[in-house]
Amino acid sequence: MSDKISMSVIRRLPRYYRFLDECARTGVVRISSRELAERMGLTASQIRQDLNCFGGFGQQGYGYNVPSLRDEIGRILGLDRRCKCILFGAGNLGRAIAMHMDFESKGMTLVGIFDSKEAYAGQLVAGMPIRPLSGLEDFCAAERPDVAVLCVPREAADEMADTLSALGIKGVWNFSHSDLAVRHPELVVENVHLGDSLMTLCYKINEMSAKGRM
Amino acid sequence: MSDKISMSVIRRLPRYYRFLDECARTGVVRISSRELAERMGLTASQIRQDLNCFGGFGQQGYGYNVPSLRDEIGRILGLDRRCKCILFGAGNLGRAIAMHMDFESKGMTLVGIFDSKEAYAGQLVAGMPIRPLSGLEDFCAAERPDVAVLCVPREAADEMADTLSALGIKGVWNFSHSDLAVRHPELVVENVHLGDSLMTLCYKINEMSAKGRM
DNA sequence: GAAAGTTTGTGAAACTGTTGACAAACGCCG
DNA sequence: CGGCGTTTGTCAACAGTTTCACAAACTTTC
Repeated sequence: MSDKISMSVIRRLPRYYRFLDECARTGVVRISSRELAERMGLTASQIRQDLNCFGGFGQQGYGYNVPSLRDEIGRILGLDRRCKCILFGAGNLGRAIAMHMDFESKGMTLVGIFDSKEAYAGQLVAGMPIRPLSGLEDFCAAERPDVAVLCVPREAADEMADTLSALGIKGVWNFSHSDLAVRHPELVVENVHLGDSLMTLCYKINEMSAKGRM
Repeated sequence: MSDKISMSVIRRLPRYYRFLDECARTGVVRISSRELAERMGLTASQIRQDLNCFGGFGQQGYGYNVPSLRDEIGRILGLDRRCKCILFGAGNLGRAIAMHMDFESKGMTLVGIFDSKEAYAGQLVAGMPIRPLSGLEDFCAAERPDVAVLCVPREAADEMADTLSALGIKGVWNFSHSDLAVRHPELVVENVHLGDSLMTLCYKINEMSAKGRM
């Protein structure tokens, strides 16, 4: 059990969680690090090392209990606490995320959707009315959200970040092309740069083709 | 200049590219690794190290030429080649990606949208008709797409992977919850697990709050 | 209930990635 | 056109991550 957990370990936890949840659903109650490793394409060593950062959840000669390990990882990630989110930007992406993403199973609750476009105001998305930005301050005073989901253009995101921290927002799930973390060290930022991911795929494809030609 | 480039380097390239493109747009023609580092929240050393994997693009006493460095990185990523994509799943997320994502600027061209739901067939998304799966084989024979974007449920993704490689697909941009890479080593897979990203944010928020209480 | 077979937890070794330091090369100014 | 200041490319040191190896602890079987 270590005191300082590295981000590389944390980033693997959601995948373990997903996998164990899937196993638990299909009735598996027991799994060894070796089997888990095989099925996830990792080494058994790494899994044991990762889990041991948080304590000994396994038992020698037996392995790990699937549902209880899943729940432990869920607790480590904080999925059992509730954290309130508000979403900005009710364009295609914002709507898709509001409707598609299961916030509840990830420790979050979506409590409001905002868009600067007045024409959207009142439209229902995921059973929630789109609100105009004019109501943001009062809303935050009443609901005290912790996290903002940013599905807005870069310029809007840059402007918004100051407002958000002033309103008590602690974290941002950032889909905008802005690199918020550099100018806002006070915010916890998790970036999702889909464009970067697509460019990386482009590289991998071309690299593979290049190998094929050699 | 090295022979084997690591993924950590590759994953930073799209961000350099975005940043340099932004600079170029605002008329900046010259930048030093020190300034780039400051503005991107990295070390100058890392930037120089990264770029030197591919060759000496800079000049001592001067720095880097912004547009030409951007173009070099674009070439390394393969953004100048065209790679054909087909998208599966015209639900909220699939539509958002089809409409929202600028494939062209990332070395890709979206050439077709498919959905198993017959009722969708013919609807226009991003100026393209949604096609039924029955037409997939003929379509691939004619268009020869390289990459599939998977915005379908896990079960559908699992089933689909075999079909796809049989039809000549080399890479997958995977938004489904399936971990395709393990069972399909012949495919180049780039995963986007939004749920994992949200869980990671949940952890960071809770960790920060915990620190605050100490 | 003891022996055989598993499997964890863990410290150390090997590997990978990042940062620091500096010589060599170049731009800029007088 | 020569000297000064700047900045790269690069090698070496450092830090972090992953893998290996094995004793200790448990389960299972007979």
